[in-house]
Amino acid sequence: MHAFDVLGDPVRRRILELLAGGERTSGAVCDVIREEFGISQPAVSQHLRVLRDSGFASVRPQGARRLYAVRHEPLRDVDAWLDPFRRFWAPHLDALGTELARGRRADRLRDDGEDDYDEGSAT
Amino acid sequence: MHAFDVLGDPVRRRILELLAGGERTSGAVCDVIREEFGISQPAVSQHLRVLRDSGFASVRPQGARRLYAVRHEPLRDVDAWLDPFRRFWAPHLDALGTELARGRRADRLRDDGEDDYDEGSAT
DNA sequence: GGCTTATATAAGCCACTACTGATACGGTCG
DNA sequence: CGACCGTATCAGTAGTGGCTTATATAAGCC
Repeated sequence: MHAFDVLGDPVRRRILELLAGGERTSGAVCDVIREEFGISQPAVSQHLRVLRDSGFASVRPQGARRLYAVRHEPLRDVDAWLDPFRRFWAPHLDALGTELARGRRADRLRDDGEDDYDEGSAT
Repeated sequence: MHAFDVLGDPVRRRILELLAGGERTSGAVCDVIREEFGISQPAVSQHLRVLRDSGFASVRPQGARRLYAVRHEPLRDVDAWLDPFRRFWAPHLDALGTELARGRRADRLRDDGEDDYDEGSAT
């Protein structure tokens, strides 16, 4: 399942948000999700499985419980996919921070018009 | 349709990548997509419609053709959603660029409220 | 050991989404 | 005007994903 498909589900996004706050047990996640979305425990468990399988979450047993945590790699992939678009809304940032982190790829960018990008060569 | 659902489809992601290179006509997009994915013209048109409806693309008629272009707002929403996770892989950046941008953005919002995307303050 | 808790899996159902072929509709050109 | 291009829409269909209920497995506790 592609990263964007995984994030396509609101329950999974919410779970990731929860995990962003730190490790949580399956049960703890389940409580919140059941409350907010009104779905069953197996449903949550299935979402956790998807997150595991797609690399968005890691698990660590603690007695009978399972501690889930965020894994950043797939999220970074998503972030990377956004990169070519980011210049549309943050040209100055491009020159400042993001640019720094990713290596400059945007020499050809003009920053005198955010709306005005280069006409694709028609080939 | 939620932004992440829109991006969940590989064809739509590809179309956005194409449009990131500059405006293209429906036909031009169609040619590439048909070649790469082997789907029909109506299928591409339907994807373009989804992109339109969800705000990811804008259209501009030019004679009998339709010129499509990327609209950045929904992509920025996605970017914003990623923010709380970004610290996992770019802590220094957080302090340097992204954080700065968020701060400034929030600042501008407070200042002249030009934007209306979810600031995340709701929790 | 036997009951309870914590979590995962299995099977079946339903809704949704993306596709195709057919068709409509406006613009262009001879 | 009429034929044709470029694009969008419609109707129908197949596949997929997420949900539920029922059940399995493992750990904790008396």
